[in-house]
Amino acid sequence: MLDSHDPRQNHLLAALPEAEAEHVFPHLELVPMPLGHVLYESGVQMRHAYFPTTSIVSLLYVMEDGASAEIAIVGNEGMVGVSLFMGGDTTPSRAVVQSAGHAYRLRGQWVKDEFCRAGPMQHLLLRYTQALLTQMAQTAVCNRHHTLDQQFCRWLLLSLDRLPGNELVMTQELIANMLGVRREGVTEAAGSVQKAGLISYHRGHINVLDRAGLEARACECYAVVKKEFDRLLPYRPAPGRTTDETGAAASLSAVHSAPLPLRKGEKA
Amino acid sequence: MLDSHDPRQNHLLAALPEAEAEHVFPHLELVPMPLGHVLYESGVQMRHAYFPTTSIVSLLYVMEDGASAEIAIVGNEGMVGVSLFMGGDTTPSRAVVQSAGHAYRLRGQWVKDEFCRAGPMQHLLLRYTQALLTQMAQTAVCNRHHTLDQQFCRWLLLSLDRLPGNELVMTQELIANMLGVRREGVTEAAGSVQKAGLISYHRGHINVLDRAGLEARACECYAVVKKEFDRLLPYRPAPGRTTDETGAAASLSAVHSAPLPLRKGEKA
DNA sequence: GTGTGCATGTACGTTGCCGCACATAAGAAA
DNA sequence: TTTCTTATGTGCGGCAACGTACATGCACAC
Repeated sequence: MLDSHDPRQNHLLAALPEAEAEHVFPHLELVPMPLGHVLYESGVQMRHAYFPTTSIVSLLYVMEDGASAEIAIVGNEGMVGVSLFMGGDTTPSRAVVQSAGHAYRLRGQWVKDEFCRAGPMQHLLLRYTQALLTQMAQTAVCNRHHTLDQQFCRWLLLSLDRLPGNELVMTQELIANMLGVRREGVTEAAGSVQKAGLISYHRGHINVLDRAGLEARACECYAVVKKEFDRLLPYRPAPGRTTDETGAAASLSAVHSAPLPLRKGEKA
Repeated sequence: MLDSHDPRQNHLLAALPEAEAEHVFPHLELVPMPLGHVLYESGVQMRHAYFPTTSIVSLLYVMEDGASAEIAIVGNEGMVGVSLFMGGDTTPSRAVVQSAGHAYRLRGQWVKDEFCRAGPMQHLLLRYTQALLTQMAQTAVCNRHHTLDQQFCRWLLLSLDRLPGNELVMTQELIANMLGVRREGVTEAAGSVQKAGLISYHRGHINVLDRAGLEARACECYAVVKKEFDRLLPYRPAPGRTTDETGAAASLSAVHSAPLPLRKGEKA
């Protein structure tokens, strides 16, 4: 496992043009993200925005009776703390580290100031926020219509997309909390998916054996969210470069106001 | 039924400071919103942003198999078409008029330009978008954990809050489509709520008799969303005035007090 | 080794909603 | 009036997930 860290492991940060990156990166602080760590609590002013690199954060809502449900999932493709620049400062949800790793963070005030400069960073963050909107919307739809089995696959894929490698360290109990279902339900779904040969599950370690199979088993929600993220934030990793100074080959072309491709809609 | 219309019937528009309003209002176009009218389709470029005054619009996702689920509901407190200024131009959802009435609309390009001016309008729209995020998140939670009966009450209250008066014109079939459940399920829930004396339901006309009772019967989701909207967009109707021309006493104080520095431009 | 804790698997009755098939009832149209 | 359409009410079998209780099994500490 590499010990080297680079802000560009986060897709949003990697998407900044060189000039902007030089402006932003010095303010980044690398922080460890231990499992279960709460980045912010419902209704509490948040101090930092987090850009995960090797960690995953869940945004979840905890009800009065203690039951919970995941609202969105944030990994190396995004950031935690959009309400900082959206103007609300807080949200009614909680952000919890769901998979340990690292993240870069920025002071809240700095994010606000940077956002107000109305540069590439602003466009980027807004686009990301819209992608987040889509993810939340699809979560609502999925919760309404799809079986636990499908949701389990969707969740697995979403998590996998936000981490390097194809192993997840995750107990069934945790997954159940995220999905807002019983632990036994996850046991059953996981067992069934394992029996189908798509994953191997061993005491908190999930290995994905057949990604295509998972995608086929998941509901359409996964594809919709992924497609929308790709459309809004077309990440293109810099070939052959990681931490050097040569520039911004990794970029979101769209940030520079290129017109977006229109997806054709379903017919009315 | 009044024939007089005023942009300030929409809370967002009413919240604009006078100078801004003078700039924006001339570009508004009053349009009728017939029941079932589709404002935009999934994945299709939207041409206008809509600010409902006496109508309600549902954002809903329609699945491949035709099943649907409401993602959010927009009435006189908000606008339809946030993706215009968020940068995506389209969303994977559909916007349908759920309760007939009127709305003001702005050309899409005009909204973008106005947003980029980084004035009060921008702050307002961002705050509204965050409120929308909360609504979607809570919809997801509600879909996961709460009974149809609770969701029915929540939905009724959300709709009621977004319309003048306390009557809803809405068939059970339509409600079922919004909630993503069977029509019979709505029949049962509505019957039960009516038996409790909270509403009177008569062939598509719902009259709310006991609002407090409804709130008690609804799940916490309604309160959470309402609270968050009030916090982010504290609407204060002008005392003693409604649709006349005398001015802008209705305002969102928060818009004026935004402490954020508004520099623009700087380096590419 | 042996114990202890945590992760996972299994079973069973219950519930909330679904899918389907009708039965009414209230307007609108003839 | 009668007929037709739309809106609502009802009944029943089925199923996915729930709540509960308990059993197994791995891993690490001692």
